[in-house]
Amino acid sequence: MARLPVYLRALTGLQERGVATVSSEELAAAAGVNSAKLRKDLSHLGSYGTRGVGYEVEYLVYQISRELGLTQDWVVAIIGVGNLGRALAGYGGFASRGFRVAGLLDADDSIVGQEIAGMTVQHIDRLEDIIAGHGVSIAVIATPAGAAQGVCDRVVAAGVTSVLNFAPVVLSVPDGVDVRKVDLSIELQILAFHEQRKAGGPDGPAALPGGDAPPGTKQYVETVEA
Amino acid sequence: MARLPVYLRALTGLQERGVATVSSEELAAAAGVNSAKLRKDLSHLGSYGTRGVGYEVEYLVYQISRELGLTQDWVVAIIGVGNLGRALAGYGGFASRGFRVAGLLDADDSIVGQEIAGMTVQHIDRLEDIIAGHGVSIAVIATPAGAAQGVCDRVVAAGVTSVLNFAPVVLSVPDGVDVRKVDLSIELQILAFHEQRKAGGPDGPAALPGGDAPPGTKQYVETVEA
DNA sequence: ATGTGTGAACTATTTCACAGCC
DNA sequence: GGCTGTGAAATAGTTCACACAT
Repeated sequence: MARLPVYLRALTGLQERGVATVSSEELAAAAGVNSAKLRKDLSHLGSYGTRGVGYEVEYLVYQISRELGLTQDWVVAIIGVGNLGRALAGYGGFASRGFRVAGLLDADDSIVGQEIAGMTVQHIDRLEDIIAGHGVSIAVIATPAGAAQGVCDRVVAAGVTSVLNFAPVVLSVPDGVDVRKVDLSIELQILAFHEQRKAGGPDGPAALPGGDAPPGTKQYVETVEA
Repeated sequence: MARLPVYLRALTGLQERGVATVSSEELAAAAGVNSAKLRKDLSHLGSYGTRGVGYEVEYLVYQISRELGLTQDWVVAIIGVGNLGRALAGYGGFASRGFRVAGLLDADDSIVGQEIAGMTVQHIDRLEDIIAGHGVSIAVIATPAGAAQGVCDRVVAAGVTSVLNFAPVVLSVPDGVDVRKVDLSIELQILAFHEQRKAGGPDGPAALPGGDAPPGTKQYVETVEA
């Protein structure tokens, strides 16, 4: 269930503040969901609460971590060491959740050899070696869009069955391989959509000179790509 | 609808390859959804297809862009110029979709004044000035977790009603303010969950030396094993 | 012929509301 | 008294299947 990581973070936050016990109501508020939904989600993992009392934070953290597979070590490789790859390499949330970065790879010779977040960037030619040698099970693709499918095919051929894709393309993979996509511009687009609605109609703030007029045959290509 | 940006990207991909017309079946395959769902989504925006033929790519691109509010200019500010903020500042997908970055802000004096992606990093003290002066309507928070809620409160007080949050915390905001959260570790956790399932049971590959034994105190060992 | 647009059937998810336990 | 766990009801979302336009 995709909400478990959210609950887990809310719980670790409570844990850090020394809270030993939470009710479904409190935890639901912290996680931003309805309390009945939270109880149903948690009851699906087992009966880990105490009626009249609530849930013991530490115990629940462990049970959710276990359900998510975070009590074991996952080896990841980051392919593409541009700005985003660098950010990911230094991202604390990976190590603290049991994700170990086994390699940073890039095709650019001016980047290969650089030291980033304590690791040396390797050439992409070593992709298959590194995947096999370190037992990588999750590949993080942070390459430009054009290179992503090729890299994806290679990591899948090398045995990786889970891919986290940051490149703005829809990757095609064989059955049995999971792909999750994080697209920064999609999130912004969804916000823009809601923002536009708030503005009270089709005309939002800061309208472009072109306005809403449906353009002639060719004109709107420029509007979109501007 | 949260799938429109995905369709839009699939369409622009087709457009670049010179495709003039698509059927719902083809576009659905490119976007990774069921064709009936795609037709229903598109029919919700209006009747933009031709029976027996399909959809005109260019026209549909324009209509979706319009629906999403991408035919107007959105002004964003990025707060927090660490690795992630830098990656966002240089992210091409923003500019190409009508998002204009009006400011990069950070609290760290060693970062303020640096030139990043053609912009000079400003001190966070200027937050309210920049929001008001440039008409910022979307704030992107890429600060450490501890600073995020404070920054969020400030941008909301300054009039921003849409926030894209990359910090690993659940932000609380007043009614009428939209928050979308991108959490890199959550996506990885979801992949790990599925990967664990694929491995055929509670024991996956590369189990930690400690195995499944819970950390800390003893009391729930029995419950887990029982 | 071909492929959209859409009512209808189906499935999944969310919420309600309360019995049962602490 | 208070809070979990969970059937039942309500709601949302998806897929089917086909009438109808081109």
